[in-house]
Amino acid sequence: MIDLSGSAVDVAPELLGWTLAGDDASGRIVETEAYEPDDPASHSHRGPTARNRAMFGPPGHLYVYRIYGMHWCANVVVGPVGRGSAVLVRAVEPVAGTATMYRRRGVERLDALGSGPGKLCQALGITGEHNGIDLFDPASPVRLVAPPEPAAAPVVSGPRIGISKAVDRRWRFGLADSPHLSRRFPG
DNA sequence: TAACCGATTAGCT
DNA sequence: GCTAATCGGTTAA
Repeated sequence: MIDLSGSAVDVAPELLGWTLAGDDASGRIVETEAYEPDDPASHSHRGPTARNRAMFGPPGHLYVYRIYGMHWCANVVVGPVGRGSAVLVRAVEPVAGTATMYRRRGVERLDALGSGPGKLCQALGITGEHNGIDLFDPASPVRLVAPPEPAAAPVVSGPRIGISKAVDRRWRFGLADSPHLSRRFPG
């Protein structure tokens, strides 16, 4: 069982291979990013606000926020309650309910279903109404499921995407061989 | 109360 | 590679 009480930087690579499951579609996590409270790029950096309050809640819960006025992004809250650490799920590989994912996304390419934080939320039907839910409660509409075995695939890391602060921290992690990454890893 | 701007995506050059 | 779309939370005054 994964230890969600660790730091986001430690947990982010460990979440690779886990399944993010909605009620009618699910995907295997192939890319994540870590966000810490002492991190200028993190929403939790300036303390709790109306938007980020889920980040300061219990680990294993979902933090969903709207970005650029049109997309949703999903995070797994980690660390001790009140710390403000979270792992952004940046890409998933479709596992089940692909027909539903194609319909929600309105695209025809398999690798366009979950290859980005906004894309995977749309494909899995994750929205702001799911903010704060328990990802380990079987009754939740969005859940986190452990892989049968630890991922054997090689993990790569690199700078996080789309941020303007703390750009030097290599807190983006991904399964090197996955065709479902949001972008290629440099190097 | 107003202005700013982003953990993005899609479409076009 | 470049930029429009789009809007509420956050910040500054």
